[in-house]
Amino acid sequence: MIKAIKGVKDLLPEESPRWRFIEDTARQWALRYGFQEIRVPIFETTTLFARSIGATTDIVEKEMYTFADRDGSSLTLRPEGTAGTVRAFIEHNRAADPRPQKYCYAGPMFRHERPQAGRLRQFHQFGVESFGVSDPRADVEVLSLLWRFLSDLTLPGLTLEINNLGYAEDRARYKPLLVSFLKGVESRLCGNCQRRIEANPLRVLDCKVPECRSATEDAPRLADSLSPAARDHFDRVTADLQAIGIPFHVNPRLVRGLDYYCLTAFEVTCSHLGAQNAVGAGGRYDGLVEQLGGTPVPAVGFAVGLERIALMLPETFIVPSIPRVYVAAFGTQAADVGFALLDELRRVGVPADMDFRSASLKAHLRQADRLGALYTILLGDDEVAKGTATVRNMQTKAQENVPIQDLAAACRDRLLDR
RNA sequence: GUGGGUGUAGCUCAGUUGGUUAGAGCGCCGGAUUGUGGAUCCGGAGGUCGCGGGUUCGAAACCCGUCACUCACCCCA
Repeated sequence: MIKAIKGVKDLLPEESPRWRFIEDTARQWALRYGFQEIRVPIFETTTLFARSIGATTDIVEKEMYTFADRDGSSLTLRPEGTAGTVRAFIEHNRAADPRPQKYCYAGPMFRHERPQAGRLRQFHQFGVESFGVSDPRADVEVLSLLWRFLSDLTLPGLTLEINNLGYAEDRARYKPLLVSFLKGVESRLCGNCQRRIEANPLRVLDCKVPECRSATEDAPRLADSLSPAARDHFDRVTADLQAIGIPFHVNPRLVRGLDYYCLTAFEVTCSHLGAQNAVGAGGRYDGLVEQLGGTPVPAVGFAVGLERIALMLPETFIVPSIPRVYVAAFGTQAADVGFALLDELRRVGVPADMDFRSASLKAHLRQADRLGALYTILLGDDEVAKGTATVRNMQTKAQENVPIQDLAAACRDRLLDR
């Protein structure tokens, strides 16, 4: 048996209404905020991701699905959505458009990791990117959209954490201070963090190991190295969040894994989600457009993991789309008449179905019941001879004879009445 | 890449210190009702016990290997 490859999942018809609900809700909220959908390719040239995400990040170093095209050029399945969106923004010179460039997207992303709860090799994200506005209200707008959307889904146990990463120069000033401190306490750090001192010192502050926490208790704080402009930006973000009533915690240890973030960084976590508890995250990335060859354009955005949302979503709203009329045609002539009737029903807009395997009326009715049909049209050779069929209401069991030529219109009218 | 757990019917799972023909519930098909669904009763179909070796008179069970799934580390959405 050929099986799906590791870390990918089939979404069976029973679950797809949940997903449609999540995606529709996300898109509605984004449109309400003035974001418009952009669809970009799921594969790009490898250097795009290496240059945007950061060449030394785990994603780029060991998690990308990279392969050679026929001409030998290196392509990569996108591990996240921002890089492709920024590339499209630059390529189509969207910076020249005076209107706000606010985009949203949804689709599959690919990372070669060991799968576990809430983490797959092909997973799905919904995200937004807001280009061109350095005003802190753009950060707050994005945060607000994220928070309102997740709250609308009534996901339990959500927490929003934010931090100020400052500008690249601020971090460049801070890093040596931190590194020299960490070297002083190196023996108290876990093995991972000892390696992080060189590779990604900021990440040490976000380590979950308690010993690392206490060892870094007195570490120099990034906040103390921030420029006045960076502080002012963050102060206005937090003030505006408070003004519109969005709850948040400032977490000075919060560090994002991607290199391009600056100033505002944030993460929404959920308490009932296992080890992978980040539902969504994002931040400001003012340098990225320029870094990828565009003119300097400030930007801010977020992405949420749809699998993780689906894991948390209460199962209350399920609205499966089911056929409303079942055609139970049995007998030699009636089978042909019924098949034509089925087609006519569909043409006039009536959701209709029939199981061609069923031969007896009993078997047809059983299928009608299973499919949740509101009405079943009973059509045997006797009915065909008389030119009428029996319409059975599956809830009340009331039956009525209707001329076959009037059936499609009659069914349409009945369904519209409801 | 590292570690733990689990692989038995379509699904959820039993299966005793190794012992006859591998079971249950749900689901499925049929009958009771020769043209009327759900409920009930009766009957039936459905299994390479993940795969490959080994031990044994005898293996679903024990041993070795392997694969898959899963949870966790790492990292991240």
